[in-house]
Amino acid sequence: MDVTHVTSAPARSRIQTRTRLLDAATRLFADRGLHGVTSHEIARAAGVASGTFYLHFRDKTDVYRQIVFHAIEDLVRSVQQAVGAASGSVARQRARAEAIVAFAETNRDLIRIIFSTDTEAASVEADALTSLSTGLEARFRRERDEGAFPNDLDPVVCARAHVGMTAHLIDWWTQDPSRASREDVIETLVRMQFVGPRSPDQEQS
Amino acid sequence: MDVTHVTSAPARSRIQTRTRLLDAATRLFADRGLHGVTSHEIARAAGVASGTFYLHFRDKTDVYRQIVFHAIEDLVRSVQQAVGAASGSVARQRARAEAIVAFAETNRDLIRIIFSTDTEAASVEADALTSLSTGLEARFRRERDEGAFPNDLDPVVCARAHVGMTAHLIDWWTQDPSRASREDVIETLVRMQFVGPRSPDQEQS
Amino acid sequence: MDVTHVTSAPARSRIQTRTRLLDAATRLFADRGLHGVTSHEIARAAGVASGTFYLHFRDKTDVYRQIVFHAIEDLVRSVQQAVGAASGSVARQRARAEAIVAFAETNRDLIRIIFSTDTEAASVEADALTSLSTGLEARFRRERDEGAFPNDLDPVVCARAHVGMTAHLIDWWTQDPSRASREDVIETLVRMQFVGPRSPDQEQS
Amino acid sequence: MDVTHVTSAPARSRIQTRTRLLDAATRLFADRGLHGVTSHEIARAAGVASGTFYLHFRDKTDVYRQIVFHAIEDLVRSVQQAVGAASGSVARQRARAEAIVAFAETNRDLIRIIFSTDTEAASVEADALTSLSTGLEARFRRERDEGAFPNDLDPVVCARAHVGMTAHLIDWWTQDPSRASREDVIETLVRMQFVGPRSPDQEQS
DNA sequence: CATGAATGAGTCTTCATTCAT
DNA sequence: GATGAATGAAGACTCATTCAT
Repeated sequence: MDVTHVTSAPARSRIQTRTRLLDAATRLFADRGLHGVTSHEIARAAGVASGTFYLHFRDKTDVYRQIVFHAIEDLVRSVQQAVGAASGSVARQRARAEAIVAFAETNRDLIRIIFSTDTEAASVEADALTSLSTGLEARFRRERDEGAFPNDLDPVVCARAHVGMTAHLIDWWTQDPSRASREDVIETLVRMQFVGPRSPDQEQS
Repeated sequence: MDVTHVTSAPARSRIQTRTRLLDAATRLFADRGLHGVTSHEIARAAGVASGTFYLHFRDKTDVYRQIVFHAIEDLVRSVQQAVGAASGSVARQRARAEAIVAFAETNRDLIRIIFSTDTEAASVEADALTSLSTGLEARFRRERDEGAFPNDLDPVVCARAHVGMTAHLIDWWTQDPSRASREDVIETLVRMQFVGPRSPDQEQS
Repeated sequence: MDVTHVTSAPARSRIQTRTRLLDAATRLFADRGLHGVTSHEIARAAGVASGTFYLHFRDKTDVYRQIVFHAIEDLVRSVQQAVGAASGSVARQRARAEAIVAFAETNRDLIRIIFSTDTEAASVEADALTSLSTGLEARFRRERDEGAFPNDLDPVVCARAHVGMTAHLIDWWTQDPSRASREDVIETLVRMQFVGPRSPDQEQS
Repeated sequence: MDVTHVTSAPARSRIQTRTRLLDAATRLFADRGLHGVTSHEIARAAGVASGTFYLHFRDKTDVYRQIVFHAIEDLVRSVQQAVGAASGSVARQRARAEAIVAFAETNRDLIRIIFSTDTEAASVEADALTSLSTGLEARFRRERDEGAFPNDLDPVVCARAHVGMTAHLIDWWTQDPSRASREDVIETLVRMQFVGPRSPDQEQS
């Protein structure tokens, strides 16, 4: 009488149901954010009953958190693989940018979820950006030891700045990829750098 | 209509009430975001009845929008004044960073509201970051014409990247200023730059 | 700063203000009914402050009641004058119908207020129709004594039926006078009658 | 999807809840009109939680509309059955009146809801009286063709007049059946007719 | 495991009415 | 008398979550 199911769910395995819920949630969160989506909507979009949602997740924030953490793991792994295959500082820098952009292209929904800082989802996402930031910080320290990073700058602060830049740029571009070519995005990511103590003015004069 | 007073007594009280509401809203939004705050709470915090809120604002989003736009105006004005008083590209760059940091120090609440990208407040804040981005873009074009900016980079993309960096760094620092010294923040803002076509690697080798 | 007045009210007499309020209320009630109108709207439409309303009327129902009673008095007076000037039962019957229709034409707003039975305004309007009904009942008794009305019918019930018919027909017609010609309305009012004990069927066979 | 039961247990309970809500709403609307009743009250009277109301109806007007349409259907059906069983114009006229009165006796609440013209419920009830009026109009046309109805009267106007009369009389009587005997009500409904071009005066003189 | 009807606390918003100026 | 800002009690409606089947 009330056919709300996208697909009926007669004998689906627990894990399948869970996956369907995660997929539906990802799509919806990307479009409308944590608050803009109700648990009913997620269940309906996944083709299961409202109650089923709570058989798989503690609450709405729980799915959200899981999606975010999962996405970050994927992103980090992609980047690491790309970077590992490159040799030379410049090549690695470019490989990193390429990997991020490629990830954004294949996972628009995840990108939007990871990088849109919903205040109330902040408890979740602050962690997201923080974890990315922590990894970056380690890299900056390493580079500084190798002389490839200005040693009078604070790696923690620089990591935050860099993560903020990347997050916002990728988010902005993902919302509408026609805003800029993927090459321009990559080039910008690569070329924004922390310059040494000698100011560019002096160099250029 | 009322010759003796430029502003009548009720009108004065109206403005006072409005101000109290704006102040209370600013404080609350900064702490808990658009969704985390109810119109009742704002009214209570302002010391007025719930209904009074709707005498001054159409709805919650209305106050939010007004606060954001006002804050951005203030921030832009502060930065422009600071930059206007400086001469030389490097000095201006530093003045700019100083002004932003100083603004963040005096207006913690506003900073948090401007720079936290709440998904549903996006319609409001997208504009916020967009408007800042547009101004920055113009500057990059100007600098490019003067040879102070790489001419193979897209000013639009760079502006987005730069705004994202600044917003996130300032937001992160404002949340807990003990996380880094103000000097480190300024120095990072100044030293993160778009390097020329010659990569730093090549320069340093 | 907030020019809500249709006209400013510097030195208007008490009675003028009251009249403006009544006029505004009549117009608004006719359009949107007792519930569809707020006391603020009435005040604004009358060009006075919200508080002023309560200087002239106890509450919203009070104005409503006064308008209704006033209107009924007017209507009854009009009809009586018209009837008084006619001689002969048929002529009086027609004069009555003419007067009602004429009143509806000149006082659309009042008609709609008098004859639309808002359930919550029922306490007020039940009285309205009751008072009209009482007058009609007296007439029917008189006519019965003169042999012009079936003496096996209850004047009370007939009065109710007749008032209901008139009210609904006039209300319906007033809402859109193009629905029927005024002559058809009058003719119908005149020709709907309580027939004698001999049924029309018998007469016509 | 569920082979063993035609209606599953939850579906059965859903219908029960819906019925309870409709019953409660009918009772309350009859007493206090659309505006006089809150959705909370309906829910409480039905013995369910406030939110449950919105699981079954879009809003308050929705229940109201459903009740009205349902009631009209019932009324029309009752009258048609009664009329169908009678032969002869007079007998049918009387059967009609009897059926209406009988319906009013068994469905006091429905009668009050159908026939009380709440201004804001007008959108709903205008339709109600209009639909009744349309049916009556068809009958008048038929009678006119058979010579049983004055051919110089407009069936549309007469239908409105007749519906108004019936509605108001039945409503008035239903509110307090001791106001008149059912026989008097029926007799009045039967005897109020549209007389031919020859005026009664002339006939009686 | 899944279902989906039911729950009820929580929010927004309106508006009749008051009262200090 | 008039003003209009303020009041606060309602009321409509939503939605995360539970639980009997």
